[in-house]
Amino acid sequence: MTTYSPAQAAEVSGFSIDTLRYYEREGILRPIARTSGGHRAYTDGDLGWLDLVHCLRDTGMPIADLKQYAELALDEATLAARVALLEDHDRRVQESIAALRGQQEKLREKIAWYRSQGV
Amino acid sequence: MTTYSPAQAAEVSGFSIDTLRYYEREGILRPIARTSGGHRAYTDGDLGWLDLVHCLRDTGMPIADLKQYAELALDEATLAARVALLEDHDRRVQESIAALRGQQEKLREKIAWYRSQGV
DNA sequence: GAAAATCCTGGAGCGCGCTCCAGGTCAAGG
DNA sequence: CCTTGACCTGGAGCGCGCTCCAGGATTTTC
Repeated sequence: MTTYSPAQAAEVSGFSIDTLRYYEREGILRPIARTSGGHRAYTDGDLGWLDLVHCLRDTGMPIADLKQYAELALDEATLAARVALLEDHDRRVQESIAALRGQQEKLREKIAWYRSQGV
Repeated sequence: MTTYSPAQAAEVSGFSIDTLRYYEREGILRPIARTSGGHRAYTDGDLGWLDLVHCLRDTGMPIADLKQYAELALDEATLAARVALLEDHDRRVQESIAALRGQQEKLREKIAWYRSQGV
């Protein structure tokens, strides 16, 4: 089984080593396996999970929510509930995109107005 | 000339009274006119500016940038430069919308994958 | 003209999400 | 071996953007 050093995990996941440790402390990552000497050894499974975490963070999910989601993921039987949460999140993302576009539209109107004032 | 009390300005602008004071301290608002007793009296012009500020904040412009923009706006002769900055910002907004959509797409793929695993 | 509501200032505090540090342990190359 | 670099832990610190507070002045309402 392939494993990854902290530096490699950081490289692949796009999170800093400090952030990876922080996420583990916070319970967003389950405890990472260790070498005999106590160094972390990330698995492909960990990296897959981190990929989802990245996606959720980038779409604005707060750390606290991510933590709850991660706790839910400890129990295999909660798959349906987790999917439902992801779908809720997807709806919020959809809304925030819409809001952003609305504000962008407003911004463009303002720019157009300034332009009409003779730029 | 109509003026507005801090509470009214907050109501209309959608910022809290504390935030309005904070923006003024930071130089994002030019010094607001005062009544004889020292209370602030916001003008329609102030509210118009606040509307643009709201738009810029909602589209992710940092306070520091807003401050620079506001300083530029003190000089009437910089209209063209300001419009250029707004257009730069518009491009960044466009990019962030695209990024958000990309991540949303990825999220949806993950949801679809979970679904295929039997939910 | 008194009571209640609103506002003033300066500065401290806070929630979020990391990021950095000290002081030490572990691992890989020569 | 021994050096060099990566990693460990616990905890402090930070940047952002507000938000709240104390102690006091002003305005509004009745």
